[in-house]
Amino acid sequence: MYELFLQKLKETAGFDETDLATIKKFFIPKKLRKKQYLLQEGDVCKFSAFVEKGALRLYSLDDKGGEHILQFAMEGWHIADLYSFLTGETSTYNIEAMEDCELVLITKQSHDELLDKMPKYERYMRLQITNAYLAMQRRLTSIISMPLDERYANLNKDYPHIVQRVPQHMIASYMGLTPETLSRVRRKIAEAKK
Amino acid sequence: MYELFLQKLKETAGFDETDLATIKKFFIPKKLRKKQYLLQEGDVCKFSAFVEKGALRLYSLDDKGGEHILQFAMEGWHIADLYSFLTGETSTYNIEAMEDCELVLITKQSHDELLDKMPKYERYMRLQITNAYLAMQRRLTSIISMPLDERYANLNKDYPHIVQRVPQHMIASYMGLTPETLSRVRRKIAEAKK
DNA sequence: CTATTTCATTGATTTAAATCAACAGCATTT
DNA sequence: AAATGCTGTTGATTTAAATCAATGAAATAG
Repeated sequence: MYELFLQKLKETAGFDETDLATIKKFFIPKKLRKKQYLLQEGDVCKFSAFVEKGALRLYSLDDKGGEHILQFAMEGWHIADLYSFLTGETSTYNIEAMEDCELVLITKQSHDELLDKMPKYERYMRLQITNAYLAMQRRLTSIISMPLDERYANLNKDYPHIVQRVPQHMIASYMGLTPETLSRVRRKIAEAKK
Repeated sequence: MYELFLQKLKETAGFDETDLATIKKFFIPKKLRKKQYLLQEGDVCKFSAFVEKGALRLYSLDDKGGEHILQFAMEGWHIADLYSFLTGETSTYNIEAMEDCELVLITKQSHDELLDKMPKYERYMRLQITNAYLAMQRRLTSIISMPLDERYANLNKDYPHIVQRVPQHMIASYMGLTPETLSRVRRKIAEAKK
């Protein structure tokens, strides 16, 4: 239930067996069925989750009930409403399992304790957030500066596993488009290729 | 020339006078005149900069020569093409002084050395990147889920000093809009208010 | 196995934003 | 003071995407 996470700690921040034994105590295993929520709008985000298995999405709802997907998380990724998690303010997001999931959770209190007592954990977290930042920056760049077809092509190049695994209307939502528009973009690309 | 940076290190990560004396050696003061570049497309981003004074922008150019502003940086902020800085790959961005600037720079080598030798520096960096991540997430959320007028209103709320200090066509670029469209959005908001 | 959601595509129409073009106000330079 | 460049606005037109509506295919539940 912890394999992937422990392996990643080893690879990314040089955790040894003693470190792993220590850190394991702070994480809580949790299973989630498809369509269950890890977080609902209006609640405080009490946990940060590492995905051992499955896939989730973080999204907000607009006044008309439209979904806007801000993030996907698959195996090996962390997911939380980081702002709510860190500040304790209520969240405006939802986190929902798109498939049956196995997660390991940590509370804010444990997280803070580890940051203080375990420099390797702080290093791991710094590297994680840096990668998340760089990934989001790429996404933002493509949104403000590239035509739609290129944006979709890039998404396919950077995250083929996501595009394959997730329904298209969710990809559309992630790109800030309607499903119809994405469908037409795909048709255009397919035609151009031939 | 280092005042603001040192003060921020103290406040954010608990640096004491000894720490400050140590860290000062690693940073290089640098002045930049308006319109000078800290980084040009095709070069490697050799420095990460802290802004003591002035204002800069990080932007990319599309095939038609259109500018797309990914980030502003004013006093108290860091700026770099982080990806290029960390990986050593050539950058696709430009960083230009919008006003005369005073910066303090650090090289990748010094940055790595500090991360290894000075836990407080790593803490400071983790907190900085976390804040940058949260800010970008807010921006991305507003892009994919809010109508234009709300997006502009939010920008005004979150960063009034930027909106006031920077020419409107650059705000438009930052929002991914043409200057004409932003002008019309502003007119609409002004009319609605009355 | 059948019923029912969920999902993707396509067409017609409306709406929003980009583009093209002109102009006026400032600031800076010389 | 004349000239130049930068800036923001407005109008007319084109273009891109959203919306509205219908359909068919695939997946899932009963």
